Amino acid sequence: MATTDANTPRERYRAQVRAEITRHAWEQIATAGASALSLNAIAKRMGMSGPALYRYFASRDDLITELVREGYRGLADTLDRAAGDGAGLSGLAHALRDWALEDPQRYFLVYGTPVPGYHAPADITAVSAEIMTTLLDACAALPEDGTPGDGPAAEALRAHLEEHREWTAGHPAPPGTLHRFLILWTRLHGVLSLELAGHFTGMGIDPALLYAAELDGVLALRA
Amino acid sequence: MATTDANTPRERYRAQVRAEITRHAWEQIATAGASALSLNAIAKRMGMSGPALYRYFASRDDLITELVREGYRGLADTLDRAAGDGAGLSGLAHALRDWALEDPQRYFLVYGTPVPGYHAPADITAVSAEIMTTLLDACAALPEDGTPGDGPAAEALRAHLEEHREWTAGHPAPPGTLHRFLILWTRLHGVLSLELAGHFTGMGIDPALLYAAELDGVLALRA
DNA sequence: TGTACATCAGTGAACGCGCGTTCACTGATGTAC
DNA sequence: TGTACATCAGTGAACGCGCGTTCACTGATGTAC
Repeated sequence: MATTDANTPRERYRAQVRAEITRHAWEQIATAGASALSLNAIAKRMGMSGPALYRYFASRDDLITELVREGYRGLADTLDRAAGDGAGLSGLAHALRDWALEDPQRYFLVYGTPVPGYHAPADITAVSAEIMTTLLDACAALPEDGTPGDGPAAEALRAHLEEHREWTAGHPAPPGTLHRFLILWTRLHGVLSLELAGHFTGMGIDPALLYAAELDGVLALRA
Repeated sequence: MATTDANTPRERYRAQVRAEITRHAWEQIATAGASALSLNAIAKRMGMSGPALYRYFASRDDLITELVREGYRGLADTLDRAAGDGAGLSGLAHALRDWALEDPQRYFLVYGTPVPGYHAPADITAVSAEIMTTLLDACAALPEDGTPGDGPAAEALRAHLEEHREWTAGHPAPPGTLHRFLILWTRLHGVLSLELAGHFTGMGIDPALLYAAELDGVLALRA
């Protein structure tokens, strides 16, 4: 009936093989980084010939795009699940950290060094927005709090956010909430990405404590 | 006299060509990312044959390591210069941002996605520590402030820092200063890296304002 | 100042490699009557 | 239930490519007497 009927045995088989390909791709990325990803190497590990993979992905770039999609989708699901558990912002933050530590290269595929000139397709951008929205909603659920931070810079930012409230379609948020969301996101990413890149190991500091302290700081902002 | 006398014409010539090679390498990285760096492509652009570059770099990895070294060294010098200008932490932070925006891929070569299994040679680690020290000293120059942040997480972090004060050899710092340095570093990196990766463009927010607000927040901590 | 020798930058040919990708094909799986 | 046909997964050979890297060499630059 539909052009892609997922219930015919052939389609189920296709989906299985596709999943196995991406599984091997993730393994390869985890051990050698995304730039080392090779279709032939994956095929060899699966006991297939190289060209066979072209039944499942049109090109190497296609496979990488699918991995990026899986990355975003996986994080979005993880956060949605945490939000559903009712653990609040704190639960979301720890789910984020756990997800990142589970596979650092996967995190970097989503939030790491960009490839100049690469533009993610629209459906991936949409999932990215979904992630932001989940975090933003959790911020909105906190007791309303006026403004995080004083001074001219915070003022200017608040004025700016007042004008750009509309970017989350259907989720109008007061500038204070937007601000809180932004500093939550950037601060957690700051600690997390430096931790995953190993920049703390040299100085023997436990990033988990710093992460927790930053999270507490955002939660306690004039609450 | 010395094994490498930089004053003989031949040595000066060598240094020039080496510099020209790295210049072209940076161009290539800026436009296509570090993983696309190719010795042959660089040679072609310089109007030389490929093997000629082996007079100057033992291998491709050697060249990349040199670029990483230049990255760290350049940032260290930039921050030292800013510190010398007496502009304080605020000046350092803006020098950091300007340096990053000047060449995003260069910033990512230093603080971006790590290559699994790669370990920087000791001299690069030393320059990294130099950068941290410059920032730390600027934090120490601020009025002493007790502790940034309350709550159990901040307490735990402070206790942890109390034990790990020694990591900056010769620069003993009270836990409050260390804490301030850490949040300065991670928060600025958080905003900066997401900005450079283009994660703000989709939502039309000006990262410069957020960066300035975060900087102000760190400066104003119980000061 | 001039000649003899050593150093070394750069060339061009060649190596092996693994890559992405195409193509014509075989054989198994599913569909229609 | 059985036969005829269509679909499609996977193979193996082949393509061209650009890569890093080696090697024996030429010719220019510098050094020693």
